[in-house]
Amino acid sequence: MNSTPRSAGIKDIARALGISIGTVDRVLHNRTGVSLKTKARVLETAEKLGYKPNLAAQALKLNRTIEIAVVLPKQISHFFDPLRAGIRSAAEATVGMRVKVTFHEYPRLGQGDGELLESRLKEKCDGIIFTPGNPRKLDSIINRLTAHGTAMLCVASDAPSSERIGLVSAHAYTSGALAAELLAHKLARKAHVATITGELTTLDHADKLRGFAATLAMLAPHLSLLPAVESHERPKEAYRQTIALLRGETKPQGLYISTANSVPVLQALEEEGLLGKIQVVTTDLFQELVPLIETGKILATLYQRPFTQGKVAFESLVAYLLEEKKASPMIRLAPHIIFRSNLPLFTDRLDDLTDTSQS
Amino acid sequence: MNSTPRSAGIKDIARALGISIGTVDRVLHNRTGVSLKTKARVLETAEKLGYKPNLAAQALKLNRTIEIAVVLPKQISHFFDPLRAGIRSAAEATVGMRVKVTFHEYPRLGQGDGELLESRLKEKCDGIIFTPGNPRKLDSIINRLTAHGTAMLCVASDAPSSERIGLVSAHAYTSGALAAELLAHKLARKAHVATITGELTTLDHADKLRGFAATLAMLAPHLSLLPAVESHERPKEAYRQTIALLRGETKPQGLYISTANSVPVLQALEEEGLLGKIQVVTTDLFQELVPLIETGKILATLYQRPFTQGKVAFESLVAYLLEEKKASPMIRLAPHIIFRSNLPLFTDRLDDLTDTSQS
DNA sequence: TTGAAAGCGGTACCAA
DNA sequence: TTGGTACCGCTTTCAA
Repeated sequence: MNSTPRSAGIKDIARALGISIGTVDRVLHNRTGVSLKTKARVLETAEKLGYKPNLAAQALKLNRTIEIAVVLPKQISHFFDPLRAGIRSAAEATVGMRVKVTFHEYPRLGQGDGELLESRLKEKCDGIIFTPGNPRKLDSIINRLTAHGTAMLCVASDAPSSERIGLVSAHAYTSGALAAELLAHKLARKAHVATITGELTTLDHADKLRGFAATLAMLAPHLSLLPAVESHERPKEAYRQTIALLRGETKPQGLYISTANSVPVLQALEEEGLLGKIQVVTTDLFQELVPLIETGKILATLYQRPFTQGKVAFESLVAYLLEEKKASPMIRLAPHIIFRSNLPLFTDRLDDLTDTSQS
Repeated sequence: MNSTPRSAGIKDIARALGISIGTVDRVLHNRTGVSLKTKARVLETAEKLGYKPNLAAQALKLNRTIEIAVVLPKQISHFFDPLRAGIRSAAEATVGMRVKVTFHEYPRLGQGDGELLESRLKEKCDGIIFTPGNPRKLDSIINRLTAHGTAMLCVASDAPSSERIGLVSAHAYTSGALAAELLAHKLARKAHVATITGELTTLDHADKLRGFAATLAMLAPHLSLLPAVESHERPKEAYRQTIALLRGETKPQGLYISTANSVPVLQALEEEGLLGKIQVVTTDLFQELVPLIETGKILATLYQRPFTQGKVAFESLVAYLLEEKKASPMIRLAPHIIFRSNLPLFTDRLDDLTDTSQS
C-alpha cells in the first residue's frame, strides 16, 4: 500500500531557503557560479522536499527539435515497411518534444546504402536509424557520421566494429536456434536439413546460421546440415539455387529459410512437389505465407517483429539523444514463433501497417 | 523521401486567420460562443496546417494530477510482481504529466478483491487497474466505481459484462490453442491429454480451456481430453488433484497447466516419476521452471508477458484518461512460446523486475 | 462573439 | 555569486 513520492518544485525549494529560483536552477544543473555552501544547502533541501522536475515545463521551455533520418532499403518491403510504420508510430506518440523524421530509401541492402549515408553528411541531423547490410563496407562512413556528431543506431542487423551507438534487432542467434529446435521436434529420424539465407556478410544472417548449426548439433545430432545457400536477396537466384538444392544428391527433409525473402524458395518447393512433404521453417510474415501456415505446409515462421523493432529503435534513439548519461542501447527482441494456432493474432496487421499493436 | 508533417500550434492558426488564440482554443475544444463560420474556418485551417497540440504546454497549464490505483493480488507473485513492475516502469517514464500511482494488495484472486475495490469508493481516483478473478461477483462494484467517475481497466482477465473501460491481457484463447498444437506435434498416436487450471469462473482460464479444447478437436482428433481439473489456485489442492489424476484410470500422455501456479503440479509429476515421460506445457515463467525446460522435461511454457501487460495497461489507462475521444482499449498480447532454445532470452529478467526489456 | 492577458514550472540571460 | 525576468504553448478568465 505504498505510493510514489510527492514532488516539490523548484520554487518550493527557493522559498524554503529564501533564495531565488535562478540559484536553485544553477545548482540543480551543476552550473558554475554558486558558492559551495549554498549549493550544499540547495541540494539538501531538494533531497528533503523530494524535488522532481516538472517535465512538461522543462519540455515546453527547451522545446528542442530533434532531427532523425531513417535510411532503409525499399526491399524487402514485407519487413522494412512495417519497420518504418513502427518508427512513424513512435514518432507520432512523442510527447513534449518536437521530433522531425525524414525517410530515405535505396533499392536493397548493399545497393546504394553507402552512398545514401554519405549524402547525409551534408544535412546534419541528430541521429540516423539504418540497417548495415554489409558492415565492413559501411564502418568507415558510420564512423565519419559519428565523428560528425550524428548518433548512428543500427536496426535489424549490427555493425559491431563501427562506432554506432547501439542496436535494435530481433535476437538472430535465437531465431536460428529455434528453427533448429522446431525441426528437431518434427524430424525424429536421421535426416538432412538445409538453410537458405540472404547474405552471410550481413551479421544478422550469419548469427541465425550460427544459432541454427549450434543448436542442431546439440539437440539433434541425428540431423546433418547441408552447406548454406546464399540467395543474395535476389528472387531469381533464390529460386534457381533452391531447385538445385532440391534436385541435388542429398535431399533435405527439413528447411530453414532465414531471410524474409522466402517466396521464390517456396515456389520452387511447390513446383518440385515438396511443399507439405518436408518440414519448413520460414522467417517473418506476409500475405503469401498465411495459407501455407494455415494448411500446415509451413511448420512455423519466426516473426522478427519489424513494427516493434522500428518503434523501439526510435524510442531508444530519442532516449539516447535526450539522456545525459548516454547508455548504449543494445536491444534484442525475442522473435515470435508463429504456428497455425496463433497465426490469427498476427495476420490482422498485415494490411494495416499503421496499427499500434503490441505483439 | 518524405517526412512527417510539421505540426502547427494554436497561434499559427490564429495568425493565419487574423483572429485571436482564444477563439481558436474555443473551437478546438468545442466550447460555446463561436460563430459557425469562424468555427468552420478554424477547423479547416487547423486541418490544413496539421495542428498538433503541444502536450507539454497543455499538461503544464492544466497541471492535472492523474491518480491511479492498482488493485492486484499478492499471489501469484511470479505473475503479479512483474506486472506491477511493468506499471511502475511505465509510470516512471511518463513525460509531461503528473501521475500518482498507489498500489493495493489482497491475498489472492477472489479473496478480498471486492472489499478492497469497495474501499476505493472513498478515496476517489481517476482510474483503477485490477484483475477480476470472479467477474460475476465484481460486476456490481465495478459498475459503481464507474458511475463514480473512475475508469476501470481490467488486466490479465476480463469482466466483459461490467462497465470497465477496457482490457489488457495475454490472448488466453490462443494460449490454450498453442498448448494443444504443441501437444499435437509431439503426440502422434492416440492418447489422452489433461488440463489443470486455476478457477474456471476466471474468464482468462475459461478462455484458455476453450482454445485448448477447440484446437485439440481440430488439429488432433486422436487426442482425447480428460475433464479439466480446477486447482482453485491452492497449492495443496493442486497437488492432491494432480496425484489423483495421474493415478486415475485413464492416464494422460500430455498435460497443459494453464495457471502460473504450476509448482505443486510439477512436484506431483516428479514424485510419480512422470516428469520427462509425459509431455507438459506450462504457463508463465519463474525460477523453478528453468531447469525443467533446459532439460526438456517441460516441452514449452506459454509466457503471458506480465511485465508488458502492466506497462501497456498503464499506458492505455493514461491515454484513455487524457483522450477526448475515449476509445475503449482492448489489447490482447500474443503470448510468447518459450522453448529450450529461446529460454535464455527470458531468464535474465526473472530476478531483475525493474528491467524495461521489450520482449 | 471575440480579444487580451495572466499564469502553469522551468530555463537562460542580463543586471546587480 | 546572486536576483530578476522574459518566454515556451496552452487554458481560462475578464473585458470589450
